[in-house]
Amino acid sequence: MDTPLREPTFLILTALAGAPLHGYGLIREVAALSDGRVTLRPGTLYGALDRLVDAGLVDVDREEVVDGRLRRYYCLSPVGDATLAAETERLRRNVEAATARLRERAHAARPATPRAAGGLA
Amino acid sequence: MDTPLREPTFLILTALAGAPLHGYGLIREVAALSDGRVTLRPGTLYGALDRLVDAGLVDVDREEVVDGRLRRYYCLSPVGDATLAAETERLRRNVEAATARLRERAHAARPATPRAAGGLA
DNA sequence: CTTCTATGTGTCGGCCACCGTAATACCTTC
DNA sequence: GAAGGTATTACGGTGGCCGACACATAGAAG
Repeated sequence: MDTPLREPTFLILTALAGAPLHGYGLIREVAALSDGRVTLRPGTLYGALDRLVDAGLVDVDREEVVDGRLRRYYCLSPVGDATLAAETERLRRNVEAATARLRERAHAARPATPRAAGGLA
Repeated sequence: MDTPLREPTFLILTALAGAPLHGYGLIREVAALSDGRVTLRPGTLYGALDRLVDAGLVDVDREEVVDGRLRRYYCLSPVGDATLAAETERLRRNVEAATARLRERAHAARPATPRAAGGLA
Protein backbone atom coordinates (compact mmCIF):
# COMPACT_ATOMS: atom_id res chain seq x y z
CA MET A 1 0.00 0.00 0.00
CA ASP A 2 2.95 2.31 -0.44
CA THR A 3 1.66 2.85 -3.96
CA PRO A 4 0.05 6.26 -4.32
CA LEU A 5 -3.69 6.00 -3.89
CA ARG A 6 -5.77 6.03 -7.03
CA GLU A 7 -8.75 8.31 -7.26
CA PRO A 8 -11.50 5.84 -6.25
CA THR A 9 -9.52 4.72 -3.20
CA PHE A 10 -8.70 8.29 -2.25
CA LEU A 11 -12.36 9.28 -2.43
CA ILE A 12 -13.41 6.27 -0.35
CA LEU A 13 -11.04 7.33 2.42
CA THR A 14 -12.21 10.92 2.10
CA ALA A 15 -15.84 9.85 2.41
CA LEU A 16 -15.06 7.73 5.46
CA ALA A 17 -13.20 10.65 7.03
CA GLY A 18 -16.56 12.36 7.38
CA ALA A 19 -18.53 9.54 8.98
CA PRO A 20 -18.74 5.74 9.05
CA LEU A 21 -20.66 4.45 6.05
CA HIS A 22 -21.73 1.15 4.56
CA GLY A 23 -20.92 0.14 1.00
CA TYR A 24 -23.90 1.50 -0.80
CA GLY A 25 -23.78 4.69 1.24
CA LEU A 26 -20.19 5.10 0.10
CA ILE A 27 -21.23 4.94 -3.54
CA ARG A 28 -23.62 7.82 -2.99
CA GLU A 29 -21.25 9.83 -0.81
CA VAL A 30 -18.38 9.54 -3.29
CA ALA A 31 -20.70 10.60 -6.10
CA ALA A 32 -21.78 13.57 -4.00
CA LEU A 33 -18.32 14.81 -3.04
CA SER A 34 -17.06 14.46 -6.61
CA ASP A 35 -20.08 16.28 -8.05
CA GLY A 36 -21.19 13.12 -9.81
CA ARG A 37 -17.94 12.73 -11.71
CA VAL A 38 -17.02 9.45 -10.02
CA THR A 39 -19.51 6.62 -9.77
CA LEU A 40 -18.05 3.66 -7.90
CA ARG A 41 -18.82 0.25 -9.35
CA PRO A 42 -19.41 -2.60 -6.95
CA GLY A 43 -16.29 -4.37 -8.13
CA THR A 44 -14.20 -1.30 -7.41
CA LEU A 45 -15.83 -0.53 -4.09
CA TYR A 46 -15.76 -3.87 -2.34
CA GLY A 47 -12.42 -4.79 -3.82
CA ALA A 48 -10.99 -1.55 -2.48
CA LEU A 49 -12.64 -2.03 0.92
CA ASP A 50 -11.16 -5.50 1.26
CA ARG A 51 -7.72 -4.15 0.42
CA LEU A 52 -8.07 -1.20 2.77
CA VAL A 53 -9.24 -3.35 5.67
CA ASP A 54 -6.41 -5.76 4.95
CA ALA A 55 -3.92 -2.88 4.94
CA GLY A 56 -5.32 -1.52 8.19
CA LEU A 57 -6.45 1.81 6.75
CA VAL A 58 -10.12 1.03 7.30
CA ASP A 59 -11.87 -0.84 10.11
CA VAL A 60 -15.27 -2.47 10.24
CA ASP A 61 -17.24 -0.14 12.45
CA ARG A 62 -20.31 -2.30 13.05
CA GLU A 63 -22.71 -4.63 11.32
CA GLU A 64 -26.43 -4.15 11.27
CA VAL A 65 -29.13 -6.41 9.98
CA VAL A 66 -31.84 -4.46 8.19
CA ASP A 67 -34.72 -6.36 6.67
CA GLY A 68 -32.79 -9.59 6.90
CA ARG A 69 -29.84 -8.20 4.94
CA LEU A 70 -26.41 -7.50 6.30
CA ARG A 71 -25.27 -3.90 6.31
CA ARG A 72 -21.63 -3.45 7.15
CA TYR A 73 -20.36 -0.05 8.24
CA TYR A 74 -16.75 0.91 7.67
CA CYS A 75 -14.76 3.65 9.40
CA LEU A 76 -11.36 5.24 8.96
CA SER A 77 -8.61 3.87 11.22
CA PRO A 78 -5.91 6.13 12.72
CA VAL A 79 -3.50 4.74 10.15
CA GLY A 80 -6.00 5.51 7.40
CA ASP A 81 -6.39 9.02 8.75
CA ALA A 82 -2.63 9.59 8.65
CA THR A 83 -2.36 8.01 5.21
CA LEU A 84 -5.11 10.21 3.82
CA ALA A 85 -3.44 13.30 5.31
CA ALA A 86 -0.08 12.36 3.79
CA GLU A 87 -1.65 11.54 0.46
CA THR A 88 -3.50 14.84 0.44
CA GLU A 89 -0.25 16.69 1.08
CA ARG A 90 1.42 14.87 -1.79
CA LEU A 91 -1.41 15.76 -4.13
CA ARG A 92 -1.33 19.35 -2.96
CA ARG A 93 2.34 19.63 -3.90
CA ASN A 94 1.68 18.14 -7.33
CA VAL A 95 -1.19 20.55 -7.88
CA GLU A 96 0.96 23.49 -6.88
CA ALA A 97 3.81 22.44 -9.16
CA ALA A 98 1.48 21.99 -12.12
CA THR A 99 -0.35 25.24 -11.42
CA ALA A 100 2.89 27.21 -11.31
CA ARG A 101 4.10 25.77 -14.62
CA LEU A 102 0.75 26.28 -16.30
CA ARG A 103 0.74 29.88 -15.16
CA GLU A 104 4.20 30.53 -16.58
CA ARG A 105 3.03 28.90 -19.78
CA ALA A 106 0.01 31.16 -20.08
CA HIS A 107 2.29 34.19 -19.72
CA ALA A 108 4.65 32.94 -22.38
CA ALA A 109 1.85 32.12 -24.82
CA ARG A 110 0.13 35.46 -24.35
CA PRO A 111 2.66 38.22 -24.86
CA ALA A 112 0.37 40.73 -23.25
CA THR A 113 3.40 42.01 -21.42
CA PRO A 114 4.91 44.40 -23.99
CA ARG A 115 8.49 43.65 -22.97
CA ALA A 116 10.37 41.15 -25.18
CA ALA A 117 7.23 39.57 -26.52
CA GLY A 118 7.55 38.98 -30.25
CA GLY A 119 11.08 37.79 -30.77
CA LEU A 120 10.81 36.15 -34.17
CA ALA A 121 9.17 36.89 -37.54
CA MET B 1 -7.08 8.30 -22.05
CA ASP B 2 -10.25 9.40 -20.30
CA THR B 3 -8.90 7.56 -17.28
CA PRO B 4 -7.63 9.96 -14.64
CA LEU B 5 -3.89 10.41 -14.96
CA ARG B 6 -1.68 8.48 -12.59
CA GLU B 7 1.08 10.25 -10.74
CA PRO B 8 4.00 9.43 -13.08
CA THR B 9 2.02 10.54 -16.13
CA PHE B 10 0.84 13.68 -14.37
CA LEU B 11 4.40 14.59 -13.42
CA ILE B 12 5.65 13.97 -16.94
CA LEU B 13 3.10 16.42 -18.32
CA THR B 14 3.93 18.89 -15.57
CA ALA B 15 7.64 18.67 -16.37
CA LEU B 16 6.96 19.20 -20.07
CA ALA B 17 4.77 22.19 -19.27
CA GLY B 18 7.94 23.97 -18.17
CA ALA B 19 10.11 23.25 -21.19
CA PRO B 20 10.70 20.60 -23.85
CA LEU B 21 12.82 17.78 -22.48
CA HIS B 22 14.29 14.51 -23.62
CA GLY B 23 13.76 11.22 -21.79
CA TYR B 24 16.62 11.35 -19.36
CA GLY B 25 16.03 15.03 -18.67
CA LEU B 26 12.46 14.09 -17.77
CA ILE B 27 13.66 11.57 -15.22
CA ARG B 28 15.72 14.26 -13.49
CA GLU B 29 13.08 16.96 -13.79
CA VAL B 30 10.35 14.73 -12.34
CA ALA B 31 12.66 13.76 -9.50
CA ALA B 32 13.37 17.45 -8.86
CA LEU B 33 9.79 18.67 -8.85
CA SER B 34 8.69 15.81 -6.61
CA ASP B 35 11.57 16.37 -4.18
CA GLY B 36 13.04 13.02 -5.06
CA ARG B 37 9.92 11.08 -4.12
CA VAL B 38 9.24 9.88 -7.66
CA THR B 39 11.99 8.25 -9.71
CA LEU B 40 10.77 7.33 -13.17
CA ARG B 41 11.86 3.94 -14.44
CA PRO B 42 12.63 3.53 -18.13
CA GLY B 43 9.72 1.17 -18.57
CA THR B 44 7.36 3.73 -17.08
CA LEU B 45 8.84 6.71 -18.89
CA TYR B 46 9.01 5.47 -22.47
CA GLY B 47 5.80 3.53 -22.15
CA ALA B 48 4.06 6.68 -20.95
CA LEU B 49 5.64 8.83 -23.66
CA ASP B 50 4.50 6.45 -26.39
CA ARG B 51 0.98 6.51 -24.98
CA LEU B 52 0.97 10.30 -24.61
CA VAL B 53 2.24 10.88 -28.14
CA ASP B 54 -0.29 8.41 -29.43
CA ALA B 55 -3.06 10.19 -27.52
CA GLY B 56 -1.93 13.56 -28.84
CA LEU B 57 -1.07 15.05 -25.45
CA VAL B 58 2.63 15.22 -26.24
CA ASP B 59 4.47 15.98 -29.46
CA VAL B 60 8.03 15.28 -30.55
CA ASP B 61 9.66 18.69 -30.41
CA ARG B 62 12.91 17.90 -32.20
CA GLU B 63 15.63 15.29 -32.50
CA GLU B 64 19.28 15.95 -31.93
CA VAL B 65 22.26 13.71 -32.50
CA VAL B 66 24.79 13.98 -29.69
CA ASP B 67 27.90 11.80 -29.86
CA GLY B 68 26.26 9.65 -32.49
CA ARG B 69 23.27 8.93 -30.33
CA LEU B 70 19.74 10.11 -30.90
CA ARG B 71 18.27 12.48 -28.34
CA ARG B 72 14.56 13.05 -28.76
CA TYR B 73 12.91 16.10 -27.19
CA TYR B 74 9.23 16.03 -26.29
CA CYS B 75 6.93 18.98 -25.71
CA LEU B 76 3.39 19.48 -24.46
CA SER B 77 0.72 19.80 -27.14
CA PRO B 78 -2.24 22.19 -26.79
CA VAL B 79 -4.42 19.19 -25.99
CA GLY B 80 -1.91 18.08 -23.38
CA ASP B 81 -1.90 21.57 -21.91
CA ALA B 82 -5.70 21.55 -21.60
CA THR B 83 -5.69 18.02 -20.21
CA LEU B 84 -3.13 18.91 -17.58
CA ALA B 85 -5.13 21.97 -16.59
CA ALA B 86 -8.34 19.95 -16.27
CA GLU B 87 -6.57 17.21 -14.36
CA THR B 88 -5.05 19.75 -12.01
CA GLU B 89 -8.47 21.22 -11.32
CA ARG B 90 -9.86 17.78 -10.56
CA LEU B 91 -7.04 17.07 -8.14
CA ARG B 92 -7.50 20.44 -6.51
CA ARG B 93 -11.14 19.66 -5.78
CA ASN B 94 -10.22 16.29 -4.31
CA VAL B 95 -7.57 17.89 -2.15
CA GLU B 96 -10.02 20.49 -0.91
CA ALA B 97 -12.67 17.90 -0.08
CA ALA B 98 -10.19 15.75 1.83
CA THR B 99 -8.70 18.74 3.62
CA ALA B 100 -12.11 19.92 4.79
CA ARG B 101 -13.05 16.51 6.16
CA LEU B 102 -9.69 16.02 7.85
CA ARG B 103 -10.06 19.40 9.51
CA GLU B 104 -13.52 18.56 10.83
CA ARG B 105 -12.08 15.31 12.09
CA ALA B 106 -9.27 17.01 13.95
CA HIS B 107 -11.78 19.29 15.67
CA ALA B 108 -13.98 16.37 16.66
CA ALA B 109 -11.05 14.38 18.01
CA ARG B 110 -9.51 17.29 19.90
CA PRO B 111 -12.20 19.29 21.71
CA ALA B 112 -9.55 21.79 22.71
CA THR B 113 -11.63 24.66 21.40
CA PRO B 114 -13.94 25.38 24.33
CA ARG B 115 -16.64 26.87 22.13
CA ALA B 116 -19.30 24.43 20.95
CA ALA B 117 -16.80 21.63 20.74
CA GLY B 118 -18.48 18.74 22.50
CA GLY B 119 -21.99 18.77 21.15
CA LEU B 120 -22.87 15.31 22.33
CA ALA B 121 -22.34 13.39 25.54
C1' DC C 1 43.56 -2.13 -19.35
C1' DT C 2 39.71 -3.01 -16.83
C1' DT C 3 35.98 -1.65 -14.12
C1' DC C 4 32.77 1.31 -12.37
C1' DT C 5 29.62 5.06 -12.75
C1' DA C 6 26.79 8.30 -15.26
C1' DT C 7 24.31 9.40 -19.41
C1' DG C 8 20.74 7.87 -22.61
C1' DT C 9 17.19 5.11 -25.17
C1' DG C 10 14.58 1.00 -25.60
C1' DT C 11 12.11 -3.80 -24.77
C1' DC C 12 9.74 -7.52 -22.23
C1' DG C 13 7.04 -9.95 -18.64
C1' DG C 14 4.30 -9.63 -14.71
C1' DC C 15 1.53 -7.45 -11.12
C1' DC C 16 -2.47 -5.30 -9.43
C1' DA C 17 -5.96 -1.69 -9.05
C1' DC C 18 -9.79 -0.67 -11.42
C1' DC C 19 -13.63 -1.61 -14.44
C1' DG C 20 -17.81 -3.96 -16.41
C1' DT C 21 -21.10 -7.13 -15.66
C1' DA C 22 -23.89 -10.50 -13.65
C1' DA C 23 -25.78 -13.05 -9.78
C1' DT C 24 -28.21 -13.01 -5.43
C1' DA C 25 -31.75 -11.29 -2.29
C1' DC C 26 -35.27 -8.33 -0.03
C1' DC C 27 -38.69 -4.71 -0.15
C1' DT C 28 -41.81 -1.34 -2.17
C1' DT C 29 -44.47 0.31 -5.97
C1' DC C 30 -47.22 -0.14 -10.05
C1' DG D 1 -45.89 -10.20 -10.94
C1' DA D 2 -42.95 -7.17 -13.20
C1' DA D 3 -40.10 -3.26 -12.21
C1' DG D 4 -36.88 -0.63 -9.60
C1' DG D 5 -34.10 0.80 -5.56
C1' DT D 6 -31.16 -1.18 -1.77
C1' DA D 7 -27.07 -3.99 -0.74
C1' DT D 8 -23.32 -7.43 -1.13
C1' DT D 9 -20.47 -10.86 -3.60
C1' DA D 10 -17.95 -12.97 -7.51
C1' DC D 11 -15.40 -13.19 -11.93
C1' DG D 12 -12.87 -11.95 -16.20
C1' DG D 13 -10.64 -8.34 -18.66
C1' DT D 14 -7.87 -4.10 -19.40
C1' DG D 15 -4.09 -1.10 -18.87
C1' DG D 16 -0.62 1.65 -16.42
C1' DC D 17 3.24 0.89 -13.75
C1' DC D 18 7.25 -1.61 -12.17
C1' DG D 19 11.51 -4.44 -12.28
C1' DA D 20 14.96 -6.12 -14.86
C1' DC D 21 17.53 -6.36 -18.68
C1' DA D 22 20.01 -4.91 -23.12
C1' DC D 23 22.81 -1.72 -25.69
C1' DA D 24 26.02 2.32 -26.41
C1' DT D 25 29.27 6.16 -25.18
C1' DA D 26 32.40 8.68 -22.12
C1' DG D 27 35.03 9.80 -18.09
C1' DA D 28 36.92 8.46 -13.59
C1' DA D 29 38.84 5.03 -10.63
C1' DG D 30 41.50 0.95 -9.74
